[in-house]
Amino acid sequence: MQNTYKRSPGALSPSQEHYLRAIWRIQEDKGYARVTDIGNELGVAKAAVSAAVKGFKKEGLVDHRHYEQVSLTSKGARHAQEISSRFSIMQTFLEDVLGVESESALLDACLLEHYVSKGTIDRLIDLIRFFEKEDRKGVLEQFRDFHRECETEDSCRICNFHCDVVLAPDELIQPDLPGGG
Amino acid sequence: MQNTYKRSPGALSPSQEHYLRAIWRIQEDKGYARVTDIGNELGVAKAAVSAAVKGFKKEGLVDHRHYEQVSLTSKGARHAQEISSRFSIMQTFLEDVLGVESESALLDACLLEHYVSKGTIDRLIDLIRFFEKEDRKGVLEQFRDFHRECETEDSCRICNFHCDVVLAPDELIQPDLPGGG
DNA sequence: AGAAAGTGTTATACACTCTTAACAGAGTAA
DNA sequence: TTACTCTGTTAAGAGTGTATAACACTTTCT
Repeated sequence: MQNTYKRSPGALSPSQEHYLRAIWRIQEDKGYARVTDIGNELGVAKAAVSAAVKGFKKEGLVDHRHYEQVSLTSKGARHAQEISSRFSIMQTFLEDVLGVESESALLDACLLEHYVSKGTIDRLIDLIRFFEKEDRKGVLEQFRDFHRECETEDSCRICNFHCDVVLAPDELIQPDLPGGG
Repeated sequence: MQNTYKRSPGALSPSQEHYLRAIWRIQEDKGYARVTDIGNELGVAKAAVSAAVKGFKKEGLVDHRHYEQVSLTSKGARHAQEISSRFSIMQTFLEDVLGVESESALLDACLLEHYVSKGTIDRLIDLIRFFEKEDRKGVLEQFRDFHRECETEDSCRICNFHCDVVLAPDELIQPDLPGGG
């Protein structure tokens, strides 16, 4: 029933989205990006950046001449902007609605951003806005209390249906397998 | 600042998680899984399954002898169970809280399940439970109304801060690039 | 100009996941 | 037993994304 993920042809890969977002961010900072900047930002080797940029150029997402700086075309910029806002919506949702701690929210958003559909993003925005309204702040407060309550219960009485399975030993979340071959 | 995702050594890859979840599901149905069943379930060739199973065997996640059926070890079953519940929590959240249409929720959950951290899952469970409580049903109803309202507005007055960017032309979501080479 | 340092590219290799095609084992029907 | 069919494995190769190392270009310093 649930098939393995197959990106629609022409869509950007998660890796490519990261590159574009990095270029966008650097460009915002200093007007243009260099291969080294991008590599540092993402923690990958220059060679990898070089290869990625080559692909982007072919797709018309960046302007780039050999040994020179990289800059987004308007098409590239539109993509980058879209990716960036998907990211920041995810981050805002995690932090402001769910109450996930800031650093975790950032990391999670960075992983999740690539896989959220338009429809879901749409609804996440609404949920953020919904809770942002003055008369709803109380509800969000209630949720925070609810969460704390649930968290401090040893037996997790409130939500034990799922907790049995999910909040089980840590080993389940960070499996103790030796490196994958 | 945000680095490319690097799976912690020994953690399962999204692909592996899909295999384990498939085996789990098939095993639940008929007691054991065969390579062909798994391939059909995930829409991949038998050869790919065979290779994956080999890896799982090496890690002690499945029992399997040449040309025979595959079954999860207790360690494999624990992993599979954890993955399955992560999946179903994601799905429940998307469908029951956000109100994403059932089929989309399933697809999204299938992609997102691999990247949600324990802490976030924890909070998603709480949010689901929170809205499940009788005295909170009204709030969820309000959210549904809020969403519909927002959706039908041409100018998206309520949430125009993000909508400018995110609910822009479809091209941004399904880029019109020629196939990636 | 010449040397040194910094930046970008290419070549090569590896890991992972998948495909197709050919082959091997097991079960079944004649 | 033989032949057919189903199931599983192996081999070879493609695509993506990465790394390291060597090389090319550019800039800066003297």
